[in-house]
Amino acid sequence: MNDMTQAKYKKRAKIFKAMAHPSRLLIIDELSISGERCVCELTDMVRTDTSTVSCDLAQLRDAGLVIDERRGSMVYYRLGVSCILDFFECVEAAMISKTECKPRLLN
Amino acid sequence: MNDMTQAKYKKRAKIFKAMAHPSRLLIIDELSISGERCVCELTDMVRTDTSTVSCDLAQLRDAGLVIDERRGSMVYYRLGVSCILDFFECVEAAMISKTECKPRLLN
DNA sequence: GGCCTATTTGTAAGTTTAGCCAAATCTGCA
DNA sequence: TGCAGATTTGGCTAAACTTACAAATAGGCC
Repeated sequence: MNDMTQAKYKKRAKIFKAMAHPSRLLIIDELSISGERCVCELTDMVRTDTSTVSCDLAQLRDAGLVIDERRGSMVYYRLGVSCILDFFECVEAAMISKTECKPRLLN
Repeated sequence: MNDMTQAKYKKRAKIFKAMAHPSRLLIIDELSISGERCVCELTDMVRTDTSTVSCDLAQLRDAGLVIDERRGSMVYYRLGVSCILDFFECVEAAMISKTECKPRLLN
């Protein structure tokens, strides 16, 4: 694995690491449904400290997954990558089919 | 966020956590290209300890992303979810378009 | 300017993960 | 059975992540 390849995978890993947390996945889901939300709205939803949500959003932003926009005193976030939900659906479908297949193996 | 929702997001997070590492992303890429590989082949590729690769593969397996099959003394791994690569391409495309858009914002 | 609200950043403690080595399993073969 | 190669598991230390509190920053309003 050369340096360029290494850098490529590190960048990808950053994206996945950003998504690898229940709270941040909830945020992604919510943004995909409602279009955009401010930090305070997301804080109510995740039920944790504002600063924690802010950090989670910063992590998603650094990974390029969400876009922030300040309007007045509030900062609104929205999804930057549209394909996230398709991927969720695909993975979930694969997991369902996997669990459905398991009993067959017992025959 | 109720318990059922919490469980759903924890499960999703496990999948992303499994992918959130350069070595494991390289493994996924390699399996998507070559179809299947044994642990020793992947060890040569990742350039790390066999036990580390074995742990990485176990993590991918627990997340439902790869399938293992023992043939003789060797264990072969292959992808269990087909949509991973589509997702990579989509995310990468989004990141490229994002960086291309940035100069426009400077006008 | 001064105050209030919304958000971000810094810090610190607790938890989790990565990486490597050694030991244990498992398979094929003599 | 006993040996050799392939893979997995357990244990350990260093690094990274999570989380909440406190402090700092930014915008709106008087």
